[in-house]
Amino acid sequence: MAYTLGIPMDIDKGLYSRKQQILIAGAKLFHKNGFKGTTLQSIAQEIGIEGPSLYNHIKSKNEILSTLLLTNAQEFSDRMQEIKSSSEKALQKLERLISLHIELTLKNPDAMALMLNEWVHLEKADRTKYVKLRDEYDNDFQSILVNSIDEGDLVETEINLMRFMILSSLRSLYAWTAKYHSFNRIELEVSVKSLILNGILKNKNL
Amino acid sequence: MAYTLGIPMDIDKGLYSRKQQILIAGAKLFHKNGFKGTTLQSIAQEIGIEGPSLYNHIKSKNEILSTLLLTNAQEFSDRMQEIKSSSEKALQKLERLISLHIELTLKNPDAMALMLNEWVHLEKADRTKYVKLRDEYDNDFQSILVNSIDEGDLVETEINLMRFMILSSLRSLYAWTAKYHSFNRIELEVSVKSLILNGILKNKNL
DNA sequence: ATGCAAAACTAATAGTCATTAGTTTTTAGG
DNA sequence: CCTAAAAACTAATGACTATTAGTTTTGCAT
Repeated sequence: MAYTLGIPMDIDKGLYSRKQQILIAGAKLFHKNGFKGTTLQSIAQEIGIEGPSLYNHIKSKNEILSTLLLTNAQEFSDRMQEIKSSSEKALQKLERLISLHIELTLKNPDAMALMLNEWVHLEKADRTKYVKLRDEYDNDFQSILVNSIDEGDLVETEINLMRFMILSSLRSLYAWTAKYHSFNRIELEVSVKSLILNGILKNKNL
Repeated sequence: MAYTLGIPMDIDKGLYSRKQQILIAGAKLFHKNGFKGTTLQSIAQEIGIEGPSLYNHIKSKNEILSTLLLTNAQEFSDRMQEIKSSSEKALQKLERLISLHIELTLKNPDAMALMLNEWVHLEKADRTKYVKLRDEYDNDFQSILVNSIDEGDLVETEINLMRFMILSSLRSLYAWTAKYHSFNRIELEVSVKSLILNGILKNKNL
């Protein structure tokens, strides 16, 4: 069974389930207008039904946001575990993490946009869960950077700043892909890795 | 006369004017809860008055956001003009731009956060103005990168991606400074410039 | 002191939604 | 076909909140 956004897709008909349509429309509109700036009526309209009809498929407006954010945060977390536990050099793990961000960004740009800001509108329990997943991810990311420094591959800069700048770039990529969809994934990976690893200077002063 | 957020400060008393207090509180709460997630009552409470009393100082809730965003966008624009018209090498201009972002981020982290997302809640005329300032800034930024490539100082990557990744990092710095305020401006400038210019690899393959 | 303008307060108003209730239509299996 | 469940619709409800109206308080200039 194929999954997207944590919801099964009805393969036989090649169609998205109603619930999935709601999640896709919700992600699009939350991204465009913000969670609080989006009405259920507008989400319903996007998929051709009336506002209250949504309640045949969802429990609340908040559930839409929560599903989008937690599903994706969980996927980042799961993939991080997989990468962490591999036996590669830390530098290779870092490259795989960059690829991961690009992969998920291309698959789901709207949800990536939400992950930056709209989590503040989650209800307490969900927000706690989300922030925990994110903090753990960031910690794991940083550990990999530290290992790579110890292995002699990365420069010794203030480690929090290094992590912060890398993740900021990667987490903003959704805005890039929205404008320049001509790029294919491989090209993008090569360019992004080079910019992060080598910087932009042509002649390094060694 | 000293200005902050475009509003004069009453130097004699060493106090912020009521309007300035409102802007500062608004920036803080818009950052924390989003524009739509912030009530006028909560802004008023932050400075110790009742919600409707705000209207002795402002025209509308939207005016608060608009002032914050346009004042800061204008400052970026003005400072860009100054840097553009200097006679330095493009690479030096780029370094000055990095310093500019750091300076304004440290001065006004909440407003920087708003500039990323909350502009979608501006009313049409203001939104148009804001987006124009921002697009012009981005274009100018990119021109400087192009010049620097032409001058042989920067690598030839996809130029839009290069600009995009640099600006993403710089525009997210507000989140860094909120957590690690121990860093002083100079240290931060040195580290950020090095990460952008040289990347994170220790041994470059030339 | 005193009076006026600025600034604050309390009490309405009015619009906007999320959500619920109650009903009708659609759909799929027998 | 027929029927029961799923899914849609229309019409409330009830909270919330920006903004306005009208009144009182504050603080400064004379």
